[in-house]
Amino acid sequence: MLKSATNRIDGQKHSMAKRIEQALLEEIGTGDLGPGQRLDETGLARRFGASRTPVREALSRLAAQGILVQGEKRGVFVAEYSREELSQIFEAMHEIEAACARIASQRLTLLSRSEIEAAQAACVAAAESGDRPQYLRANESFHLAIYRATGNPYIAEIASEFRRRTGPFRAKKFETRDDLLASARSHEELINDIFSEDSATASRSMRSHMTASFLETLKAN
Amino acid sequence: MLKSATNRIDGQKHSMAKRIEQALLEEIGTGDLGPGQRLDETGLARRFGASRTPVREALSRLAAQGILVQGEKRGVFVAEYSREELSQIFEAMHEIEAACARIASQRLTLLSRSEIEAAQAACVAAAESGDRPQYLRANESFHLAIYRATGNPYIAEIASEFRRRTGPFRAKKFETRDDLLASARSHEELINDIFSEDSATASRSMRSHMTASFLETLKAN
DNA sequence: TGTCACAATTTTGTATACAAAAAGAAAAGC
DNA sequence: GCTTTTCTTTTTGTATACAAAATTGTGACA
Repeated sequence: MLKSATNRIDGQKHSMAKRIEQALLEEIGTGDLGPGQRLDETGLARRFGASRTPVREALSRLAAQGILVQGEKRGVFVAEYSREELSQIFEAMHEIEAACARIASQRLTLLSRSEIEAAQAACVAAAESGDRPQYLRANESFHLAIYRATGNPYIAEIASEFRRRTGPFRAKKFETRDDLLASARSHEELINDIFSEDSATASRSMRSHMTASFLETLKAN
Repeated sequence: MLKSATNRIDGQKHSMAKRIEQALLEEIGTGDLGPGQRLDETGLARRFGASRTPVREALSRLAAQGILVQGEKRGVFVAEYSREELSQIFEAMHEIEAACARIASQRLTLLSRSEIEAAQAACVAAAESGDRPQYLRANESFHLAIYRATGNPYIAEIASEFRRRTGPFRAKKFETRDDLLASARSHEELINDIFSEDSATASRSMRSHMTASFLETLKAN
């Protein structure tokens, strides 16, 4: 086994630990790793061709962000939430997202407008071709673009964190091509309301978007 | 050196890594470890009588929470923010804390009322005796009690996280006994407005509390 | 004096080893 | 049959070793 600190045999720029963290995040985001699934250190180490040390670091960091939970029984698990907990998480997201929409609408620049539009275009394209993984990524970019438009990386980070945490649950509601198209369409309204630069409208619109998203998520879980 | 997984020679219930994390959090919260200060793995390992492994885990988790930053230059540092960044962080806190106050005022129970009152009593006591470290803890408890009163652990966690991040900066504004007394007094208004169970008033009151806190923090840094 | 090269040192990331704890399985008792 | 007890296996937490990278120090040379 290589002992190189930064194993670059496959052209990655990050350390092994960061790469594992990213890879797990991706798999959790797409729902490949579902809620409640157990992650065993040795298995992951073997899978990534690394030792337990970097795996451990990745798991520990993901647990610190609430994406994984450890220690309830034995092992580390993808966080699994009851309906009650899910409802609380969405309430929290509700608040953050509404704040993001409000602030974004107040600080909108030409750049952030075009970023949001570009992300939305990608959403529509992915939805029309029915490419689920691509849509998931595009949808993520769309919301990230709104967060970034606040000009406040700290709020943006919190919002992203909640998005990552709820990823595996939200992922389940995107099954058919129509699900993707419906989601993409619901973005349009939101965009209009944020671009209106009326912060109250923007905030209200995001709240209604989030409520709808929550209800669909509940149905799918 | 002992190889025991859970070194309990000094009657601690947690693993070494968690203990180190807690200890560092405490030192950062009180300002003993100031912003920008470097934390070297080997040194900490020696200090805690452990190896680099658990130190590394603690640092990594604290970094994942944004309390430490790593990799800018060499080493891990207590996060240090410019005025611009501090202002953005406080803007984010502003939103979260206002949401907390609003929700708390809507869901107030007898239990959470009494928890808030008890914490405030401890604040007043510590302020009057001019016990700075004790006041810092009591103040923390006071705000945590408000967060808990939302009944939503996820919002509460985000709010706590911001509180921890800004801890070393806010700590600097508590120097004299009068600082402590002034802070304790400002809690009274806030309590009244939250206990009024009018959510708009509660939210507005928290915003003004946060604005004041921000201005004082800026002055002290 | 400044700057470039290169050697010495420190710091990081990872691998591996191992002991304690926990979980699971098998055996003994009632 | 159902508990309890003891033995085995797995899993965790930590220590230690080591190589690659980064930093610092040092001296040659212009």
